[in-house]
Amino acid sequence: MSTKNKILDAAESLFATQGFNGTSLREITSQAEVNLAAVNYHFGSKKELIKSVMSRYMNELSPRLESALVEVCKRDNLNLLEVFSAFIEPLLSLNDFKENGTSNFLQLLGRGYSDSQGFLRWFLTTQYPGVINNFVKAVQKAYPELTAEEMFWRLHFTMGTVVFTMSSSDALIDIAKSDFDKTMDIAGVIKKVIPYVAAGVSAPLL
Amino acid sequence: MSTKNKILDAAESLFATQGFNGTSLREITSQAEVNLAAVNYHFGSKKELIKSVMSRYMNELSPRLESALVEVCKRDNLNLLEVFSAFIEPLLSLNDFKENGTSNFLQLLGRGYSDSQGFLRWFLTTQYPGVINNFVKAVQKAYPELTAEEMFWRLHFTMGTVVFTMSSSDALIDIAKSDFDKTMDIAGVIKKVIPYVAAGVSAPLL
DNA sequence: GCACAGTTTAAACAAGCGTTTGAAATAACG
DNA sequence: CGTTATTTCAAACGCTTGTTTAAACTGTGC
Repeated sequence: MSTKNKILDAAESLFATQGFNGTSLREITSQAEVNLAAVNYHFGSKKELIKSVMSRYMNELSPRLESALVEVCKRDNLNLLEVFSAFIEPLLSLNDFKENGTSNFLQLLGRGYSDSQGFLRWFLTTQYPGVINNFVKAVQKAYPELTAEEMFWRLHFTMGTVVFTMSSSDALIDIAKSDFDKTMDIAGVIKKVIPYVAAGVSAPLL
Repeated sequence: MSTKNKILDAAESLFATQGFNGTSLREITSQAEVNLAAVNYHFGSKKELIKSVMSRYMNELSPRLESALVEVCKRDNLNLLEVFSAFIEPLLSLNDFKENGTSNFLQLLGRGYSDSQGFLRWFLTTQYPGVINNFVKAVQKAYPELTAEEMFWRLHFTMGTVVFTMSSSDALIDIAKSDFDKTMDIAGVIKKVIPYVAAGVSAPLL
């Protein structure tokens, strides 16, 4: 395993559980068992390391997500639950790509939107606009009465729901176990949140 | 204006816009025009300062919120849109309590859930359980078929929606202005998010 | 075997952080 | 006024952070 990949793996799991600002380069290089200076040698800076960790997942996920959305868009009588359900399989496929891939990626996404004053938000929306465009197209077909402005708001609410849920999913899974004796994993959380956001976006216009 | 209040005011606005970890005591005392050591003299530590900033709002808000929820609970044929709408007036009343009070408080709440590994979450849920209990009671009356477990998940999704939306509300308001030429304020955002979360929690059980 | 590029290493750097100190300034009170 | 008690202040402390340095090591091609 190359030094570069050792760093990426260690950074990924630490970033997911502690956030970007909450994880120091010394923690990362120590867990990766490489020298501290290796991060700046191979990636240039911490910011570039964060981008690299995210890109590794986005390059894997975004084509699958795009084709799943294109596919669902072909259906007749499309509803929003079907649109949002299109995310499930591509997301869960990240578990084949890497252990805990789905969970790690979604948590990273959550961190990216709360930590570091939103530079990751800019990075993702400018680097991977295809996913967003296809998603908007599908929502439009499933709910044509929704104005562009209302869709803007509701998609951001949805982003918030998912991102917040995933960045605190460990705590939520623990509570579900202790309070309701239900053993949950990240796939279970996704299946719980999909009907919620679908209903939210489907809400009648006032 | 006392030194203590100068610090609280400066800390409040800086925490709201930059987060807790993203704001240093030197920034706070510089904006408050007091000495750096004043924070530790008056509050003991940064952590205690954070608690004080939040308590100032919670002590103002929680009784209003509780009585609004008790009031709405008395209605017949209660639906979830009514339950969530009960939050609007108490939240907006924070603008009388302090300039930008509503916006600041909701953003602080958002920060509290993402920053600082959730110690604020613990603080709020243990210090102000009355609000949560009354809220759960109202939701239960409006949607009796909802199991305790499903309610747990959906209320956390709702928390995520609100918290994320509010911590990024400045950016969202800017986008709404530039993309749709709609001038928004925090009250407008609240009125957009209420139907969304009401529909989400109202989603049919699978 | 030598030279050269690529990589790893220990050490230091400069800057920022929250907190503590002890003396100076101010306020309160008999 | 004089004597406490409270509050302010500049300075420093100890620690952590991301980044840089320059020397040592590794491997590949000539």
